[in-house]
Amino acid sequence: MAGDMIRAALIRRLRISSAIADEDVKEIEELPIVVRQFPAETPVVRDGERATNCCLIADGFCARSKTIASGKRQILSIHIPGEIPDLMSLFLHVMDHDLATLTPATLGFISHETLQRLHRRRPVVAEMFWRDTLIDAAMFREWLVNVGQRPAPARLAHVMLELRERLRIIGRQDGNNFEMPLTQEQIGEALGITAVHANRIIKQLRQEGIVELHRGRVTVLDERKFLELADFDGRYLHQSPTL
Amino acid sequence: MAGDMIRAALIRRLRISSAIADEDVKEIEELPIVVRQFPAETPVVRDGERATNCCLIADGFCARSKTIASGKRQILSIHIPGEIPDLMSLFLHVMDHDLATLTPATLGFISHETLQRLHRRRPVVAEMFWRDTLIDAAMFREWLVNVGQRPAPARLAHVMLELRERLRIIGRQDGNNFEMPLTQEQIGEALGITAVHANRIIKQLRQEGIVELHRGRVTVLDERKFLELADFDGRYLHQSPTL
DNA sequence: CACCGTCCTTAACTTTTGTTGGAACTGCGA
DNA sequence: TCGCAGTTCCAACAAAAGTTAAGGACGGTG
Repeated sequence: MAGDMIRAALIRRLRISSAIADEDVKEIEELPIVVRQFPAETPVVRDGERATNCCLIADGFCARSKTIASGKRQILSIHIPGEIPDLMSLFLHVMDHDLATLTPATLGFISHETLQRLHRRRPVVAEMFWRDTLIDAAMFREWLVNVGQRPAPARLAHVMLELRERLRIIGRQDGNNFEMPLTQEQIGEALGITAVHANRIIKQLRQEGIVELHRGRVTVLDERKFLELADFDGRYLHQSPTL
Repeated sequence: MAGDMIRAALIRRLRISSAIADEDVKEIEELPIVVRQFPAETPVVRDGERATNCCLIADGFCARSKTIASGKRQILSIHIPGEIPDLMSLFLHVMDHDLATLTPATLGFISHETLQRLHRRRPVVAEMFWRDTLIDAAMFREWLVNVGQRPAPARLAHVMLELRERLRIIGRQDGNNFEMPLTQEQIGEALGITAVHANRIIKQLRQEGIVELHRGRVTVLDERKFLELADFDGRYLHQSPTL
């Protein structure tokens, strides 16, 4: 059953960032989940909507974004399998941003009610989810630094490296390349630059032999230069339960 | 006693964003707090440090920031009395950014242990604090949008308007002016621009008769133009317990 | 009161980024 | 197979923002 794979992905991820007891794992395994398929580029929850479920990514990529009055859009985060991008809706019921698929995706929905009950029963699980939302916030902070302070080429490298690191953790990165299924328009929206400028930078990094980006896949050409450019310190991902 | 004023400020703020029972208020009132005075521009907790306390602002302004390898600094948030800027350290023990005072400040420290115990005793209080950290994250999202997508003058207006709104909520805003105790250097760091450019923009807004900024105090000259420029929608502050 | 340091202010110049418009490429369905 | 729509890519020009350097205002202090 699809639900099982989903749960497994979630548990694996939680195990990495938090210590988790077998009893709690069992509770999570028994969570009722409604599975739905979504096409690419499809809204899951919209800014202003009142959410009653949280959404667990079983397969595919999602992104959160916010659109301002002028029509410009900022991508806030990119999400991969095993993550719950809208966990915040558990207590912030009215969405303050959009959540949409980037690629075709399999999503599992867990009702707020179910989660609340689980939290009352198992405070430790609640703390684990709380910690998860705190890591989410830590990533926003890093993105704010990225967009606010780094030159555009470094911004791109940083976002790429973060994504690679997260894919590595869930065992989805092998060799010198990994998935990044964003159009250049979307890359621009993630970096706070225009699509034209995103294109310029991608071209530049390719010409300098640092990274190649082709059809939603990143290939690292020169690991050393790549690391140096990205100025990446993964501490903010808080991937150690002891810390 | 100073601790009482501090607790009162915290409770007032929590009451605004969450529904809170009298019993829980009592618990919070009995929290042991260590009060300390800090001069202006003084670090409270540093990036990389392991925190064992959370810090409640009784009086004064604080800011969180992150410094990258090149030496550039991004201000992540500005904090006012009644807030707990480092609540995240409860579960993310190793700090991934700095917290420092902007002005002379009175801070109250509550140990993680105490908070954990309170949470076990009163899960509802834990949820309230959780919600608080989620609002914190919502503000990072809005800042990311601000820095990534808005032109510099709008960025400044938006940060000003957010601050005014938050000061209003704690009853610290009257008339057409309010405190914003940042140097132009710091304003630049908050907006992702240089100090020189921050100065240009401040001058421009003054010449256009929109806002005046003088010695850490903002005076709104034309409310309509100010609102229009800032493109501010306070929903992300989630200041209604029913939502 | 004079000195000092910090912050504010400005100008001139450079670099980065945005804008506009158009051409080439690609996958997909009629 | 053709054409369509969405990308990618690029060039020329405009605007925004960074850099450097320097003078002026201001508060505190000897």
